[in-house]
Amino acid sequence: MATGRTHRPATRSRGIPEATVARLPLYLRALTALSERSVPTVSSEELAAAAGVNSAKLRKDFSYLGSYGTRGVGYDVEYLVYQISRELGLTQDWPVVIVGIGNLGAALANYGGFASRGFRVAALIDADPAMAGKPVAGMPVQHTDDLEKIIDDNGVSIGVIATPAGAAQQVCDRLVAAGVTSILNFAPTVLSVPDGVDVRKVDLSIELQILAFHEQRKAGEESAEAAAVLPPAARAAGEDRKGPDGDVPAVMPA
Amino acid sequence: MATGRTHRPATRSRGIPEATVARLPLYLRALTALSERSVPTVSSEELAAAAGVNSAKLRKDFSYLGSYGTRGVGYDVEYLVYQISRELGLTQDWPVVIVGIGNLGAALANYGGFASRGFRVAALIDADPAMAGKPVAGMPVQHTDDLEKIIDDNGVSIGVIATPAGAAQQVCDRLVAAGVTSILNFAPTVLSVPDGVDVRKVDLSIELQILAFHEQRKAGEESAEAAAVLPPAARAAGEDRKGPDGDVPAVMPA
DNA sequence: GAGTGTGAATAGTTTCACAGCG
DNA sequence: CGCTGTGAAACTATTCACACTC
Repeated sequence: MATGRTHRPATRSRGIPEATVARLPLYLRALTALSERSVPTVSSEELAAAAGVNSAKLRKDFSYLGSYGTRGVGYDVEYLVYQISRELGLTQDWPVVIVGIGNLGAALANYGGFASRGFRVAALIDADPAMAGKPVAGMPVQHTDDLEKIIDDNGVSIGVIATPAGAAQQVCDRLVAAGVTSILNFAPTVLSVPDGVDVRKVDLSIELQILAFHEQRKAGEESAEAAAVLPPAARAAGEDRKGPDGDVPAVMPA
Repeated sequence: MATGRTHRPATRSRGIPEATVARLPLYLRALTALSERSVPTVSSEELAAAAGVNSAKLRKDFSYLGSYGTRGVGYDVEYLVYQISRELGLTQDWPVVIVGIGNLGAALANYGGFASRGFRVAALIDADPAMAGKPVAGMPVQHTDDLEKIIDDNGVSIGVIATPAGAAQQVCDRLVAAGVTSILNFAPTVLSVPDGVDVRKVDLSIELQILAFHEQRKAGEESAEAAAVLPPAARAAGEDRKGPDGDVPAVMPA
């Protein structure tokens, strides 16, 4: 993913590792919860547990941001919330457009977590003329024709694509041409974008397939005990895995 | 405190690296598209382009599955579709339950990609008695009370959680107790599960925050040119980063 | 004493580049 | 030849373990 090439002077890169960036939101959420309970400080151990990582990783992650803790004590919750928010760019307002107001798009529009931290749904856009003007999540759906104007008027740099797969690339191209440089793609397609534009994807069926892979392994590996516990539907593909290549059951058409 | 072990390091994944597993669904999708166009063979270069990765990575990935290509020619599309499907466990049927039929849960239930490959929505479950019996995506919603029975009757081993954050852990615990060993979590919470249970999460606001991080960097790094192109809303946080620790602007809302 | 911050060790992933097969 | 398959190199990420500070 992240197609964008970010040139870095190589010497003294003040770069935060991507893996760390991906965990900052997790820490932030845990910290916010602590903050709401008025907890003043946390240790790396406690916070790590709340965020579902181990403490060494968390400390290493924080070390990239700076020395924000106190030895022997831990981290000041409010201070860390601020520092991470700032690092993530959440101290500013990010107007976002959602394109494709079907079931999923509407669900996203209604999702509260959106507005929670720095993000604001600036517009809902759909290609269906029948949708135009209809209110979704208290906001009128606008027609795709006005996409460019909407992006421009609202200073949008982040777009969410929730269209059918077939329309995604086209919508993506228009968003990018209109100035959007970050895209969150819910459509099951690979988007191609020019350098400098970031794309992240969320794909239900990919996630399920990854789970299925591991699920299959579980069923296969612990034959005895697992078989007893395993639900009936799992009883099916009972064959040697990883067979030495050679012949294949004639399952393929063609 | 359910300090339970979160996640399993995907330990002995039978040799195939986790990063590779995560890409197999991508290859499979690209291959399926080729298959539908009756393309008989592809080179690693072409397939890689279609899947949005580079060809060296793709070849390396496939090498973990076996030698399924032909030198000088490429890969047989149908054969690869079959091999990857089998590796992912998609040659069998995976009944899935969705718990939490709000906006998102309903959208997921309606999502076609579900049934496409090996997955079948076996039941929709919600805690709201008013929802019980109502049809969503042509299927009656069932009440949480019957969760265990539903899991058992249908031999479900994969559960999707689309409840509010507050209910997620509780639902998770019940799913696991009932025999579910893979969970796809859409609720913005860290779930803790016993060893042997896989959890994958999909989190809109985390993805947006990651995008915001990079977006902020873009705005900051190329000051001159970018500033001209950048939309107005991006004009905001302009301060020194990485200040030597000391004082903090009183920005936090308590 | 408690707990951070971080070099060093380890593990995992991507990329290179080319030998070798069809 | 063309293109796969793969060791080796390069890079990225995680974990260890302990010096250091409060």
